[in-house]
Amino acid sequence: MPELPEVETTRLGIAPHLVGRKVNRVEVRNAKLRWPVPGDLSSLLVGQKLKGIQRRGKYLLFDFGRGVVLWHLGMSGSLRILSGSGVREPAAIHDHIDVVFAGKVALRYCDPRRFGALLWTSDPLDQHALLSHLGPEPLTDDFDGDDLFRRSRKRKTAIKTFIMDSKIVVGVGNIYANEALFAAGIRPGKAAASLTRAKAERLVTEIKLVLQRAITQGGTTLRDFTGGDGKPGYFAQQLAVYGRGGKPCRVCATPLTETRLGNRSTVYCAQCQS
DNA sequence: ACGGCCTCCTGACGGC
DNA sequence: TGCCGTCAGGAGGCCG
Repeated sequence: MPELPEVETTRLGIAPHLVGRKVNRVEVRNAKLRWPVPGDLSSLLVGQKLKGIQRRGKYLLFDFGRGVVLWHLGMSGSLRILSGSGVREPAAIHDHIDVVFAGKVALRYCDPRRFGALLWTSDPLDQHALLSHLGPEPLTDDFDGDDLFRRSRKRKTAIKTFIMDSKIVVGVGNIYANEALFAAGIRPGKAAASLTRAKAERLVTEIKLVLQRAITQGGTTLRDFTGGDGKPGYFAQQLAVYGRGGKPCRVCATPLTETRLGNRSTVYCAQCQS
């Protein structure tokens, strides 16, 4: 489900309800996620105060001082707030984890496909195996055209696959890769190494723009994404190419081409992108 | 080091 | 109605 804008929307939606509160109770109904949920999660968290929630790529980082919960939503995961009497709402079939805080507030995790993960670490985050190799955050100055241009030299892989590689830049998933390439006028299948410096600059600009716009709109809701407060995202109606194969290009009306790249659905305009 | 492919899992949908 | 194949917003891991 979530790419960077949806994860960021989730973070912004849940943090005000949770930060500063102590954990009262943890309920893990199904520990079988991508990796097993730590068996001692309850003893690690109960009584601890949540100091803040940060994000690195698509990982949410819950800072409890003595350690950090790394929470990844995978393909179909979502987090939402239960409050007041809602804390007693019965868990649905795919509601695998509740973290119940003081003050009648709970965080509930739903993940039908269970590709998500919840891990605990008390080591420095930049040394964690899942985080240490990650590329720059796309919305910071660490990610710029010069960086993308240099790193794409001699890379034969398709530019779309390249920008979806978390070692190159984090947070760009299939929706926003398609959208950014359309906005930059670049065909998804072009070799990364064939980008000119100017096109690399343009692509970086468009990646930043599309992600920022999507965050402003509360993310993209395709089926059931909500931002932690139950509200859907409104970016889906602004998608130019993703999910629009065969439909007319919004710029030139040419029917959009749909193909597969790296086994991921890929849509582009043969007229506008070269 | 790189590129391509597989895998984990459930659910929705289209075709027969 | 049901069965089967395909596809879905991720990304680590393996193989050549």
